[in-house]
Amino acid sequence: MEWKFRGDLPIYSQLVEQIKLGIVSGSFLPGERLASVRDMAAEAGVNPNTMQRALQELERDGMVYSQRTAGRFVTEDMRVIEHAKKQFAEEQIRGFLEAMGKLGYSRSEILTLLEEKEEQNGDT
Amino acid sequence: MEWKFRGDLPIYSQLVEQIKLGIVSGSFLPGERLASVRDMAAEAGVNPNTMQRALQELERDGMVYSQRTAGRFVTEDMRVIEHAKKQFAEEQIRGFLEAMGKLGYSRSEILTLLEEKEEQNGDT
Amino acid sequence: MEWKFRGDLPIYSQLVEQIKLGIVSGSFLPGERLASVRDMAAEAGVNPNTMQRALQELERDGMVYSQRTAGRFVTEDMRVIEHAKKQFAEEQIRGFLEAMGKLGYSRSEILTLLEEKEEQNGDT
Amino acid sequence: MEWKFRGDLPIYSQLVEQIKLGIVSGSFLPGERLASVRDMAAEAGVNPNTMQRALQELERDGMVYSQRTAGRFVTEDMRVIEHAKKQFAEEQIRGFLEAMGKLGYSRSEILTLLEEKEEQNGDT
DNA sequence: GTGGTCTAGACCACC
DNA sequence: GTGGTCTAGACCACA
Repeated sequence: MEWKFRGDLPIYSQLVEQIKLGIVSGSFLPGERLASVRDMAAEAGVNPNTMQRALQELERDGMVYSQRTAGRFVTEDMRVIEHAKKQFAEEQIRGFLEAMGKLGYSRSEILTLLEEKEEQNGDT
Repeated sequence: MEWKFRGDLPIYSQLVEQIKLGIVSGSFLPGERLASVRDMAAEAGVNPNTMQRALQELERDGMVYSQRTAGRFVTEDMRVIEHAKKQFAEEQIRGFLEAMGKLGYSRSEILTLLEEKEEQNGDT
Repeated sequence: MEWKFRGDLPIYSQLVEQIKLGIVSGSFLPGERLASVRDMAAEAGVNPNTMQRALQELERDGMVYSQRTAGRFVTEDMRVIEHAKKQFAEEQIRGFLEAMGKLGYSRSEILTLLEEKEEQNGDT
Repeated sequence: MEWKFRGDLPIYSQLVEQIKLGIVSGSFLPGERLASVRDMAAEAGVNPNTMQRALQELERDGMVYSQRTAGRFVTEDMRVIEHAKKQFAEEQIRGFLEAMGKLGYSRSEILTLLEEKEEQNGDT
């Protein structure tokens, strides 16, 4: 995993975003055990407290859960994961449409451009 | 104009991007006179040399041209502007499709999501 | 290498010209490693930044390429070198014909003079 | 007339060269009266003494002559002018062949290139 | 050590 | 005043 931080947002919330993205995109599998806070903090190059706070946030959202002694695990509840995925998608779409709007493209032009791209690359 | 810089790219090339975006999105109109190098540098909070370098790159690309003593002007050649606009759009589309792909959405699902968004907001 | 500068052209572009000439005339061989920016700057008696700028221009033209930590190398692409060589030759010919024209020599007279010179020195 | 000086040669001899070139190329006609030393010096932006020395040199070469009160005149002796012209031509040819030689062109290749140029532009 | 970037401050020609 | 160039000196990532 690549850890990169921008300067305009608190580190801990960027950690939340990136780990959440890792979960919805399958880098972390449902039920998978996460490394220790200390190790994750070291890997990301942040203070353990910061990582701790990020993981608590994720726990609050139900993305991960901790078992007293065994460690921390990715949720197995696919509804939670799907919901987060939709949130990410919404955000992507919103940002994309806004940027294209700034460039002066209408919604229908955008769809046309995407369908052209479609034909070039085929479907998944 | 909002000047913000990320840490992962040279400032001068971020300046190039942002000014170019300003031109293609109509914040700077074709033929419009830009502020002086020194003023733009001060506004962006960078060294005049750095702004100068960015503007020279833009000049190489034909996005702006300079007149010895009168100042610097946005190109009037709409083909250049249109070309840059298309490049920006391409990049947006590429990034968007890549991100959505990572989230596990197929091309047809993406189109469906966009069309739903469409119905909510109407067309331009 | 002899570094000499005229006052009617920016030093960095004279550096570009001279290094390019060195490459096309074989003083720098294809693939050869150049001295470091700092060393070349010291040898030419210019500021490292000025030499840096010249080398960057040469890089844009594909005459040299840089490897992050290993240094800068002359291109191995003979087509690029040949092209630059032809440009130099064109420029020489243009300037020569123009000067001779100013002196009042017709094209055929010029050829005659060159052929006379030929007979004196033989061919290469 | 454009007066430009390089830093590697005494001004007065550059003046000699440029005026001589003006004569052989017809900018100054045979028998034409030259402006006063003072005026020529002012126009060229040099010290009158420097211009004076240049004109004396030209007088020595027979390119100009002075009449006590009437001023200084370009020679009417076409042999002198022709001789200077040939000297200029020789110098041009020498420099041209040397430069092309450095680029790796043989004498016959040079002639070929010139004849190609010929066909493009026609003869004088 | 290498290339690359950035800042600070100066000077120039042009009008 | 404008753009353009040059110098000096600093810092960074990379390996």
